[in-house]
Order: sequence, then structure tokens, then C-alpha cells
Amino acid sequence: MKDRDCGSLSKKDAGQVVILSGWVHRRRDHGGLIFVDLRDRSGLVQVVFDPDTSKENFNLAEKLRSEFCVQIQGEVSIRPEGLENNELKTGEIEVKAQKLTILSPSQALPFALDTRSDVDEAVRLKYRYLDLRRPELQQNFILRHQVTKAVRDFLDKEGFLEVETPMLTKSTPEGARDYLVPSRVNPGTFFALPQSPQLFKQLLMVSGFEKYFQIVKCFRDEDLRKDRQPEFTQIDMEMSFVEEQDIQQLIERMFVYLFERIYAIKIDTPFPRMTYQEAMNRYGSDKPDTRFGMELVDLTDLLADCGFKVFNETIKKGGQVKGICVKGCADYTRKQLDDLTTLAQELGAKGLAWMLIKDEIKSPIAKFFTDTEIANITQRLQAQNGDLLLLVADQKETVAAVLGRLRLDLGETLGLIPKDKMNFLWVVDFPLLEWDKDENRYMAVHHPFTAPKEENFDEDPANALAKAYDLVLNGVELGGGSIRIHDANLQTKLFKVLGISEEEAEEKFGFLLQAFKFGPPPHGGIAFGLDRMIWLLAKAESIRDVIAFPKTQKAICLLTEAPSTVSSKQLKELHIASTVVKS
RNA sequence: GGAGCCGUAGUGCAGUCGGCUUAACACGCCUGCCUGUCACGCAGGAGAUCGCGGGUUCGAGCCCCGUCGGCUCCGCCA
Repeated sequence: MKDRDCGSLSKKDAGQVVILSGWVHRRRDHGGLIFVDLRDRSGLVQVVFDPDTSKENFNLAEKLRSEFCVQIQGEVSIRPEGLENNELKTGEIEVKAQKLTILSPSQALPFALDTRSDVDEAVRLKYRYLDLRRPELQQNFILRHQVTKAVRDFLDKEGFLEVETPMLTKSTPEGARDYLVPSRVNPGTFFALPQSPQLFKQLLMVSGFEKYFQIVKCFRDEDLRKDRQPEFTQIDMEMSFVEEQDIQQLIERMFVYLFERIYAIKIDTPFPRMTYQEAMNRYGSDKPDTRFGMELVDLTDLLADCGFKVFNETIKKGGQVKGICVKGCADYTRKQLDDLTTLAQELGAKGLAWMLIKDEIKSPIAKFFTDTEIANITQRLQAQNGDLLLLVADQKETVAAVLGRLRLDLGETLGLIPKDKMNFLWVVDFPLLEWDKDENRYMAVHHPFTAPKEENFDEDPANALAKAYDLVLNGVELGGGSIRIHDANLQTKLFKVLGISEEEAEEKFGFLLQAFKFGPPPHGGIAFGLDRMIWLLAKAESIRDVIAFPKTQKAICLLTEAPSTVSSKQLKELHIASTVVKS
């Protein structure tokens, strides 16, 4: 039904008769002459309907409206002198319509498929199929296709095997909330949709696949964010006989390959490495955005004996005082400072201390410090006249959370973030464990199969490090992985520290522990959030812009109206009953 | 579970201090005119349960309470 793509036509095609099919992007009816911008996936071309060519055709063209699906046969011709459109790729030519076929008409649209208007996202999602007609959205999916294709090509070249793992699988504790699927055949039992193919890919290593990958949907029933959807896609990999640097180098080669193939640019490797500790100290985040400075500066040693009770008492209790220097913001208003303070309090700080440096120090707390202390603070923060200093005193987790967030917010509002930069960063040496106050036990920071750096990690669990690594791009966690435990004794030791009993371990992961009795190879892997990758590469507003049919923050699909109630017959077959009382 | 912002024709929005409009404007839509436009132009027209429910008031799009939905964030996301 078409022999050419609209966007592919150029001067070279002049004189040719072509058949095009697509949508009426815009129509300009001059009464005696009608112009139509015809759009298909490839782009736009102007079609001219002239009654002198065919009166019948022209009359039919008068019926055309936005988004009619049409086929047009016509002659490509060079536009008359002075009538070219430089805004359009095909602007040097136009198609003189000889025959128009209306393949299907369209109702008036619920919203304009126009970049200029910022349409409410609820309306866009309800009519997602129309939203997806917008070229800028289609571009995201073209990119997404190119990336997955390149990833497959690269991993194939590196000797990886793509293997599918089950979607209906076993619910495992430790981790995100599962999406459950009731079993009809086995009353009272449930499958879980995978949070990741973690255990299966480890089993594939036991099977001797050596290099596995999969581009696969994963499901986590947790609350949504602009970079989080309940179902998302991972590029999941696992390799045998590797150490951390083998995997990191492979991933660096992969990104070099991707950028070369998609953007024809060369990116620098190796990517910088930063320990978790350093990331937290300097940026207050385990996924630092290193595209700009404003780093967190430790002032604890300078202020341990200062006259400000809030500070010295916090320090005595094992806390710290840190600050950031906000360049050129000494003219911040009381309102702006109050807003920053409110944000700090929402994140758990008791307060936010500020100092405006305007020739002299303007600050409600300045009177508590000696001139030497003030001089030391400003010097260490490398503050100059005209700067604003923000200080937080608290336990180190809170200090990091508050200043890390203030840094990001201020970096954004002050325009300090260079948008064209692509700053990859490996964050390494993650802690193995983390104390969970609610559960009153240690939890695995990564997951309970992650190998510790030292075999005697149980002697000082709080400070044990893991063979785990995250790849961060521009402050977004793109992916993470680890070297796994393949030694049964080590695994048992870790379960013990995690407070998982032998019986529980047997019940939950028995199949894995069993498998590890049959010569498991040393192995490790990594997984990337594909949606996040595309989101960053496409510089899209939200992750929803790179997912064809995304869900709202309430995890609802406005297009299909899923989830929905089901018949009592369906529930009965599944041996389940809803506890929700219809009002 | 919690916090914030938003909700007015199909779309984007204005609506001031609660009483001046018959809820304005732009795009879109419909009708007519228009042979070189490209965000075509011109003339006319239709189109609003002001998210929903309750309250305050002589009077509510506007104030209060609740509720629903969208977005952003905290918690959560091994």
C-alpha cells in the first residue's frame, strides 16, 4: 500500500510517481488549492491537491481532516522557487496528488498531537495510542529498539546466551513486595511474578551456561516514582569465573559499543570508581551526580568545642556537622531560606543553619561562634563574599540525606547541572549489611547471595563490605550487581547473620542451596534498568515517556482501566475471596 | 501510610477582595469564503453539571470540610 516513506523523499526523487500511506498531520485548505502534510513513521511531506490535476480528487481532499488515514499516489516535484520550507527535511519537494484514497476517517481528536501544548497526562494516557503518534514519543521507542538491538548484538559477540526464565515463579522474602498469581490447580498456593531472575540466572551458572543474559520484564509491587514503574525491563546478565573488574570492564565495553553505534561518539573508559563511603561523604548519596560540585564538607572537627549547643551536643552524641557552600546566593530571602529549612525538616533534620556572607556574616547563629571558628568554616567551605552556607548537624545518615538532597535541588534550580554531560560512575565497596530497626536484625544491602569481601565478615558485620557495585549515570542508578556466594558454608554463615534459620533458608531457597552442592562455579553478574537507561539517553521527562503503556502513580492503566474486579466465578475457580466490601 | 502542587468548553488557560458580565481568551471543532500555504488567512457559529459531595453565606468557580483523580516527594523499592 506504499512504496516509499514520506520522510525519505528528496530532490533526487523528482519526477517519480510514488504511493504513500500515512496520516493527515495538518491540512491547509486555500479553497482553490489544498495542502496536506502527510505523516508516517519516517516523517512529513507536503502533498498538494490541485483541481487542475483532478477535480474529483480535489473534491475528495476537501473532506480530509486531522489524522485521517490516507493513501496518496502522486508525483514528486521540486517546489517552485522561493516556496521551499527549510524547517522540513523534505522541504525542497512536494508531492502532487494524482489519486487520494481515504483508508479510514478520524473523529476530532481529544487533544492536539502537538508538542506546543502541554496536555494533561491523564488524558494522554487514556488515549495512549494517539499520544504515541507524536513523533517525539516515537523517537524514544526508535532509540529503545536501537539500544536493545545493540545490547543483543554486543552480548552475542561476547559469547552470551539469551535464556528465558519463568514469569510464574516462587515468592521469595527479602526484597520488594511480590505480585502474586493464585494457582487454580493447587488451591491456596500462589506464584509470584519475578522481581528479577536472580536465582534462575545463578542456577544457569550451575548448569554451565557460563555467560547468560536476558532482556526481561520484572515486577515489584512498591510505590511509584517518576523513574519507577511496577513492571519494568532489566538487561540481566550473569557470568561464571569472573571477579568484579571482569564484569565492570565488560559493561564499559558495552557502553562504548552502544554510544559508538547509536551516537557515533567515543566515550572514555574506564569509568571512574568511587567507594560507597566516599560517595556518602562527598555527595550524601550512594548515586552521586558528579556533573557539578557543591560537595558536602565535614566541619565536625572544627566545631566539636564550639559555643553552639545544638552543634557540640550533636557531635558529643556521635553525630557530625557538615555544610555546603551555595555560590552567589547570599541574597536569598527569608522565604527562600525558610523553604530550604522546611525541606530539611521533612527529610528528618531538626533544623537548617544558614549563613549569608555579605561583607560580614549574616546568620542567626553567628553569635555563637568565635571569629576563628567562622574563619575556619568559611575557609574550609571555600566560601567567598556573596555565598550562602548551609549547615546541618545530626547523625551522619540524616546529614547525608538532607545535604545530599539540598545539593541536588539547588544544583537544579541554580542551573549548575550541565545537561549535555554523561557522567558514568562505578560506586563500589558497598556495605554488606544494614541494621533494620523495625525487624531488629541485619538485612542484606544488595541481596542475601552477595559475596562479602572478607570471609570473616561475621566478626564485625556492621562494617563488612560486599563485592557489590552500582553503575551510576548522572545521579541515576542505572544498574547494579555483585559477585555471588558459591560456597555453601559461606552462605550458611551469611544466613545466620541475617537471622534466617536453617529451616527457613531450606524452605525459601532450598533449591538454590541444593544446586550449590553440585560443583557451582564462582560467578557474578549485573542487571540494568533498561527503561531508566532509555529515559536518560532520550532526556525524557519521566520514565513513562519511554514505556509504551505505562501506569499512573496509583499503578493503574488509564487506557485499559486495569486492574479491575473479576467475576465471582473466576475467584471461586482460584479458591480465593476478596475481603473488600462493596459500598 | 504521609506531605505538597494541580483539577474551569475537546485541549491549554484567565477569572482580582465572595456580588460586573450571559464565566473571558487562544487552539481545536462546525458553516461559508479564499490557487502557494507550511502554526495559512478572513467572516460567522456551536460548545461549560467550574472533578464530585457536603458546609458557611442573602449570595460560592472563588472561603471551609470531606472525597476522587493526575503529578512530585518522604516512607517503601534485597
